[in-house]
Amino acid sequence: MIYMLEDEEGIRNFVIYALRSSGMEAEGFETPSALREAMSEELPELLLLDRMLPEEDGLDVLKNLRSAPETRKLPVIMLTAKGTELDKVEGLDSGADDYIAKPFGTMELISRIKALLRRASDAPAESEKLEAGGLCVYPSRHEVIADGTMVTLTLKEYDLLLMLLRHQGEVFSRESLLREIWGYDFAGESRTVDVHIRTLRQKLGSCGEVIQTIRGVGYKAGDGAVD
Amino acid sequence: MIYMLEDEEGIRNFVIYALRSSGMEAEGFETPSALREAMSEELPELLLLDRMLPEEDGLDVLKNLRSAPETRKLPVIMLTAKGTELDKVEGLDSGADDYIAKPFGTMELISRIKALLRRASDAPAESEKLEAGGLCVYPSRHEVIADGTMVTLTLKEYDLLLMLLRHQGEVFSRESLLREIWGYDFAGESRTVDVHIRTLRQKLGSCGEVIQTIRGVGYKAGDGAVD
DNA sequence: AAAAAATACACAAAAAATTTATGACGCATT
DNA sequence: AATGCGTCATAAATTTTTTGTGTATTTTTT
Repeated sequence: MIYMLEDEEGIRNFVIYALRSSGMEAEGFETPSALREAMSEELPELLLLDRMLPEEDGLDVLKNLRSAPETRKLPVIMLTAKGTELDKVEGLDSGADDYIAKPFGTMELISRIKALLRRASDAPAESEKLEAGGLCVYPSRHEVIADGTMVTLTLKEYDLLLMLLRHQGEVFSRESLLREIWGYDFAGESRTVDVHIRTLRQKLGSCGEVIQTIRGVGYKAGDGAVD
Repeated sequence: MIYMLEDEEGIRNFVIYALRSSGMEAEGFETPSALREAMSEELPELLLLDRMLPEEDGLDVLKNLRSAPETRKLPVIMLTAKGTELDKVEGLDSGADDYIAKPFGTMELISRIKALLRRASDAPAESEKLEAGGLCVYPSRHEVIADGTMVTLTLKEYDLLLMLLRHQGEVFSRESLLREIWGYDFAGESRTVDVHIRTLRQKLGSCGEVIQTIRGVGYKAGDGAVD
């Protein structure tokens, strides 16, 4: 179970929905007191904590948690507004286990949550490797091999490919890709996705075919025919 | 197995995680009594000991250890707050085998632990030698040869190079480099890394190309081809 | 069923935004 | 005084987004 303390309803709903879609149990709270009440009932495995809250600073909430024995070890990810402390690497002194800058995409959120849960449970880091068609992606190296040759992708191209490959066969609408990768408050056109898909296919050469267009719906990646 | 006695939760988690990531078994303890209890079960190969503890001084803990026959020779690294010159002397005098000033980076921590374990087990110093491109780094000599000529690097430059070369092909974000090399509570800008990368590349001359910039992600070192 | 209209997508190139490299400065240490 | 280090402002490089157009595909109309 994952708890989230965030005063903005939009973001809260977005995150809770994203987490549940990823198969996690999640519950959101608007105020520190609501969170505290819930925590007295059931402790979450991980807490997402907004740094800026109207009444009480997120750091204070965190401090309180750290001073109570039952929540001392609770994994906490702090959500901070971009620009504020983003450039600064906050010390671990403040007690958060990780930080995410707003606005974040689902992809980043999920991967950080998983990373922290993994860390907390003392499991070894998985060195992922994704394959499809003649494609091979090494996340830790940020490298993509297409038909034996290495191709250089920009960040968005890379993220798109990763997203599609991690869910092979699944179709993603442009909107959901925007939310996953660009973040919840991206204001641009959905055609932006098209453009990146195009450059991505181009760079992948013949392997670009693993990315299929589902007309009227979106895109998906897959080795072979499914339907 | 490595034990650590440290009252601050954040630092303890950070260290334990770092050690386990490096393939060592590690366990952290918050209080001297918790440590003692564990030590009565199993003796560690090495102990990381915080100098400043709320209840009992780290030095006293150490003295006790040294006075007991089964822990007399236990390798101990003392963790001391930065700046206090006295700690250095006292720490070594009182029987610590090494000391590390807080805040330390993962790199320094690991290398000192390994050094001490090596010393304690009386094994010969491993003469590591890292190569990539026309580059050659001899950690034991703290020497770097680029294209046949020796170059003099400053500490940060050297650490950066070592870090990257020890994990060739792997991408490091600026944040993780700061944590590894600068220490866990470095509060500066992540751009600082850029600057050192620049001077490093400069000094390496044509070999500087082994350090690649992964736009939007970080840096990595590598010859090129993967496998 | 064929033609026309409407969509949806691909492609290209310019414009905007972001990220990184560079040069210079100040501070601290030696 | 010299060196190492961190920060800043600015320049350079590259990515990202927008925009315009053409083409394929689907839907609607006849």
